[in-house]
Amino acid sequence: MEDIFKSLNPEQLKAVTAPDGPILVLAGAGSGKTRVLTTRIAHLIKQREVPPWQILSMTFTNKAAGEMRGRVAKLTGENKGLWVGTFHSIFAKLLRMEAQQVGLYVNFGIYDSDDQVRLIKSIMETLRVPVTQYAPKSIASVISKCKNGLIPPNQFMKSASTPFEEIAGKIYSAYENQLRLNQVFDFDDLITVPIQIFEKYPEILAKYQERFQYVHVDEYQDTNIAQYTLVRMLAEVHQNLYVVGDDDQSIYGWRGADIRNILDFEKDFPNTQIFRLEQNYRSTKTILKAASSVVVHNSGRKGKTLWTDGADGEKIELIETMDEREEASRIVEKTRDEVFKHKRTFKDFAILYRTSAQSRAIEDALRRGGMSYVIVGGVRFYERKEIKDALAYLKLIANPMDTVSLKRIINFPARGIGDVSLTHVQNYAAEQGKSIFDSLADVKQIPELTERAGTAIHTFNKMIVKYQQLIDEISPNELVHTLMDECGLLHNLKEDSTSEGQSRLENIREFLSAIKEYVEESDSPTLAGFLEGVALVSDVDTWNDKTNAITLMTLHSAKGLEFPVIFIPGMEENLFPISRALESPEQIEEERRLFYVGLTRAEQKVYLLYTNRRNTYGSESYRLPSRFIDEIDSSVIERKKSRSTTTSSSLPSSFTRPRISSQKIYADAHPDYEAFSQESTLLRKGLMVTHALFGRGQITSVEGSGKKMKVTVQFQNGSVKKFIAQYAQFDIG
DNA sequence: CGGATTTAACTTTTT
DNA sequence: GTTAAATCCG
Repeated sequence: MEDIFKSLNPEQLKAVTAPDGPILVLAGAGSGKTRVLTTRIAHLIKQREVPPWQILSMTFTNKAAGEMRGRVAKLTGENKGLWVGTFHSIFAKLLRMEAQQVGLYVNFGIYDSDDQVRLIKSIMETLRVPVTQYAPKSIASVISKCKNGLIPPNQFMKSASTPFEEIAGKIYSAYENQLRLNQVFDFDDLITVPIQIFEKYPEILAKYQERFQYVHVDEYQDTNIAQYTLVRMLAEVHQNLYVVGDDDQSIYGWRGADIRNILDFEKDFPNTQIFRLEQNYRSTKTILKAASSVVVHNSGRKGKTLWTDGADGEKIELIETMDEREEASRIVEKTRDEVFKHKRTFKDFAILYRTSAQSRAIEDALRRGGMSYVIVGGVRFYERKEIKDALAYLKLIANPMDTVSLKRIINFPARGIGDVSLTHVQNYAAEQGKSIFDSLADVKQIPELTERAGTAIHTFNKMIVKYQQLIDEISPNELVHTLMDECGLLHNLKEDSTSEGQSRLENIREFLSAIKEYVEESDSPTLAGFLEGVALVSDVDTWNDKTNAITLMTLHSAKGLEFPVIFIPGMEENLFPISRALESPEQIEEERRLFYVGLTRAEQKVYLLYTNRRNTYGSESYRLPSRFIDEIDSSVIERKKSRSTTTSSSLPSSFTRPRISSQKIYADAHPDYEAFSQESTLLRKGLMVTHALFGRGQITSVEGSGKKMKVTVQFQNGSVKKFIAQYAQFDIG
């Protein structure tokens, strides 16, 4: 166990040891925010002798929660009963504990955004609203905004002023009914339903108010009205609410986060003690100056000035390029420079972009350069089609009322139950007031069904019922393995010999091992437990900083992380700030805060890149540099002219020039071998080369020539690798 | 009904 | 340039 106050600065110490009551810690980027929060909790347990089970601490990501749990445990040792988790997981747990008492279904399922949209679509069908008229997605976002703002369907319908809002209100109302009938909650429900329960059953609220005498919230600037309400309810009696946040890092307004929660904290909680953490331990003076010169353009800030004892550091480098391919290869080139000049390794770098679509060009360049990278985000594992299919089987077995899952898989893989047959069953279900699943058992009562469809439905029903009975008999692991086999999903993918099919099969296998892992690690593994875990994980949660690879992710997922070197490509108007944010000054300010978050991820060096021309799905567009670039204090930014700046090594400049390497790739599409074949002759047996990933080595053999030329290299670390000369990138020497 | 082929829609960010 | 939905054909 460590001395819990070890190396805290005076402000941090004051914040940690503050007396009871509402406390707001305004903590700038890199100022030791998580440290203060974890030390505070340890202080309560060790020095104020608060029992751990009276302490609740909420974060927004599982990763942050895990980190906090680990750090507190390190400081306190045993701390049984301490509740640390994401808002969603904590209240999902609470709902499971209280569901029965308030007449809700205990084994409720959780709908993610994809399930949500499917449900909305099917509601639109029954309401005869064409999906071409209003996008189900935009309806979903309206509904989510309502829920986050605690506006129930009837209230929303009353205030509806446009045809769109009227329809959305009707759908919202039907959507809520359907969720209850399906015995599921969506993400927003995990926050709003506990509020409803607390309002309706004061004795339940009182129980938790008594239990959680100390409530903590991390990243408080990201809370929405619903989360705020819930936190306020819990902390109302004891007033021991400890929140940590940074208004300059509020980047989730689009998800309902209300920046007023942090700006008005003092008003909402009288006698609030405020602490400001302004000493930054992460970045250079230069980076902090750049970040603060950007964010001062925002109005309505709490106002804070970050400072550091650290070095001035290098200037921010601004790089202009021709197109996104050059942009990507400049990143590769700069990475290589950094590796050589500053002895960095791949895990020191992160490339942060505004939209996931930007990753493609960069990935291509990194692969070409032989640099290992990991992507965080994009299509999340549990959102892949094949995984969602597999999950739908499990969800249906765990909860037969889940019609969205039922519809998803009743005919996948194809088993002869088409739209027509399903509609007959649905009509029957509606007439009888039964659920769709229960109606499956009544095929004989539905005369419209053909014999073939009837048999198929019967078989399907029997299979699901069988597994429902097996739930408590065999382990989830065993159940899923047999099920995947029997339902035909595995078979279906094994037949598919395309590379896409193979990768889907791989994903299913990974999914199976995830279940196995869950069963092995959990004390009391259940199917419902597994499904809940799956619904509430994000990608950043699984990112690990031990792998030696360059990290690629969106600026949003980067919050809370830090890297020695940061690249931010796509510094262009309409991309960053993104075009849709141009509508209102508030949204521009949020984009600016996002830029601030990006800059402050860096410890030592920031590269900003923009391009004059960019391909966005198909067509080309010409671009202007982002307004944010001009907002950076000119004393800390260095504009590098395109090209001519390459000074990476003493070898013929053509060899590392990215332009050449993109031409090489072009060579595939538009044969023009001259350029590279000349270069490739530079590679010969006995030559010493350096590869960004494998280090120094000697070429031991050269086979073929031109496009097909291959070289074998014996590296000093002992490994021997063979490269296609065209794609490999070496420095000579 | 199922599978194959064509078409359209898409890109903001996520628990 | 990808993926889901719509359409067509056997």
